[in-house]
Amino acid sequence: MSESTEEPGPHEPSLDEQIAAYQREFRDLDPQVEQVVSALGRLNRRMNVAYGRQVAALGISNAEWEVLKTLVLAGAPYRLGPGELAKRLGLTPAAMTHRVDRMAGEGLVTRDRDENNRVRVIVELTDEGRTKWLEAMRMASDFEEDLLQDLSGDERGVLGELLVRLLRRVEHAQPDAGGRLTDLD
Amino acid sequence: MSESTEEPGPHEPSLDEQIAAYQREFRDLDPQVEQVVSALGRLNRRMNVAYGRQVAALGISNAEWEVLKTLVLAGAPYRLGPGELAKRLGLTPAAMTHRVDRMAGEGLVTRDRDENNRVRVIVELTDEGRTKWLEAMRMASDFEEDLLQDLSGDERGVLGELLVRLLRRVEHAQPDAGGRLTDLD
DNA sequence: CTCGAAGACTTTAGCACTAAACTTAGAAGG
DNA sequence: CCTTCTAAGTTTAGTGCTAAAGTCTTCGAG
Repeated sequence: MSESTEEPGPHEPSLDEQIAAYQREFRDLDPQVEQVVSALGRLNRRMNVAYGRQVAALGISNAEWEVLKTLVLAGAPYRLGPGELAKRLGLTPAAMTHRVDRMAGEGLVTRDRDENNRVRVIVELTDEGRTKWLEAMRMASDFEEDLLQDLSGDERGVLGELLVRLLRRVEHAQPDAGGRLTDLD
Repeated sequence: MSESTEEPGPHEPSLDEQIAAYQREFRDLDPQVEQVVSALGRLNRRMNVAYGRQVAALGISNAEWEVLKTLVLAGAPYRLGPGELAKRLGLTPAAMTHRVDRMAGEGLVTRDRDENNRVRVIVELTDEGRTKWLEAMRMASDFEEDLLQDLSGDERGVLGELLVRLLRRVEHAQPDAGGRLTDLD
């Protein structure tokens, strides 16, 4: 199989190759915009893989870690209903029913009926769940520190500020005349 | 339901509230790092929702759009094997078998055995698939332009450059002595 | 007081994914 | 040749998700 006519085998394009390829196929593309957007996408995919590996070492899935984070964010006493959890994580309530089942079985949370309103259910973080969250948080924060290692303090500040401005644009998209960012939620 | 003892109902924390909450629960957190990382995460989630709605208007799913993009990136004649597609999209080959089935049924791609090596399968973009890609690309690029609207040209450049540096760190993570970024792939 | 309606979950059916076993074509060696 | 090995896809079993229907509590109107 050493023929010279053999295909060399395709290779995964680098970011620069990707932008160049899109420009060949689609003339109207602004390379500066594309660089920002493509880098964001790639970065996030890599980071999610990395987070997944880290929390797997603690015996929990990325999905479970998201629930732990959401409960901690709610603040003491670390309680939320399944519906609220589902809304914040972008899932259907049905999916959350099963996720909470699993996590309750693993002792990460408890699930109880609200005595004041028996239609509601309260999902509450256990001490074990809180400990898992803390361990995951330590690993994540070490990883994130590594990720930003090459950036100076000023650069980190600038990056954070620019990202926050993009986020504001996407989170408070108001109905401007011809705006296309009006229907994100 | 107008009792003053009634819970006001929890609300989704803003980015600043989120960082403040994490700092209360985890003293070692660097707020500058957390701002960058959390903004990245939120931004990407919002963007994926937005992309999903846009391509849905064209009658394709986000998953199918990813395949179209990957084939276009490969360049003319827009061919790749299912295994290669799976690798680039971070899926198992099994998942790609079914995805290609669907897309071939919809006329977006063709699937044929390679005559030179009958173990291989060639997935090739159809004209209809290429047209769908172009329509999706136009919508995406309008959206992305809107997203970056508030940033000046210089700011876009700075942002792109900083993101590329993060990406480099995560993509070419080499085995440094105590580095934790060594096992990403 | 009773009925109807709404809200908050749960259940069911179906789809997309992963992991692992299986199939088949080409490559390598005796 | 004929066997074995490897590579590329497909198939199977099981998991987690969505959409839609179902259940149960609470609220409001007659």
